[in-house]
Amino acid sequence: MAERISDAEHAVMEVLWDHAPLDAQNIFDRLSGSQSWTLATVKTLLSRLVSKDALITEAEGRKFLYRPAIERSAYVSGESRRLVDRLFGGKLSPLVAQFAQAEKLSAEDIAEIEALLRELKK
Amino acid sequence: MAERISDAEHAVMEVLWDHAPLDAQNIFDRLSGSQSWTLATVKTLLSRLVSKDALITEAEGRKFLYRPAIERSAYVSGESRRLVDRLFGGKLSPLVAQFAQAEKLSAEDIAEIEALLRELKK
DNA sequence: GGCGTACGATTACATCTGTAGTCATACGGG
DNA sequence: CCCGTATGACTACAGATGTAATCGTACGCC
Repeated sequence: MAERISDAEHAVMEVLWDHAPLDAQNIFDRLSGSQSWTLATVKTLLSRLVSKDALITEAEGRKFLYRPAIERSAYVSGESRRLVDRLFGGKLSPLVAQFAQAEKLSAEDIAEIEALLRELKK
Repeated sequence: MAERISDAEHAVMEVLWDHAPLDAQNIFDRLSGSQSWTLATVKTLLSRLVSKDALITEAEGRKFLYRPAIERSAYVSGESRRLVDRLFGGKLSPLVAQFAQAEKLSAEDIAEIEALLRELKK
């Protein structure tokens, strides 16, 4: 339960969150734009994700279709919280401050976030 | 050049960002509140950090004083960017949205961020 | 019906990480 | 001057990770 997902495994998850279920070959194809893994590598990652209970399989003929067993939002939420806890004492505003200072938020970025917050206060 | 710092190593860095330079024993003492590592473990982490060029040493008698070789802000900035790139397409606002939705930002949080943004627009 | 082939399963292996024990040695106390 | 001891260096080792080759096998084509 909730084993940690590594970076490489995460790339596989993204493919499946984007479109599932898919078989291994298909996942491999969709990854080949961004990664230069062999099919064997992708299969290893798939197995590991299955044993971590991050993916579930269903048989389709003699192959498997893979499907996420956890929501992307849950993963994203966990990872975000980890970072914010580790680096910003659990508070979001210092992160925003950090970005503001180091990354030069664009006017649109600022507007978007303000709109979000306005929405929240209602 | 910018080797990646592991979680355990990061805990050591935090101590030194908080107060440097310190010798190994001192770092160990300061960590013993949060971690239950032995002195040996801390020393291993220190060595690894030195070989990753994340710490520099200066001899003090027959021991070393350790001091960060990279700024906390640089580290924090790199890690934040990594996360935002990996999970939010490089944009900050979806992260804020994620927190808003999953974490129930408090009124103060919202006010703080708004203040920040107001400041930025000037 | 035998054979190549497409699959998942198994095995491989170097590196990194977490966690620690042991070794060599220089220093300070007696 | 010798010895315990503190200290960094070196060694250890299991598990995770990145990356992949190989194995056993069931299927479909000839």
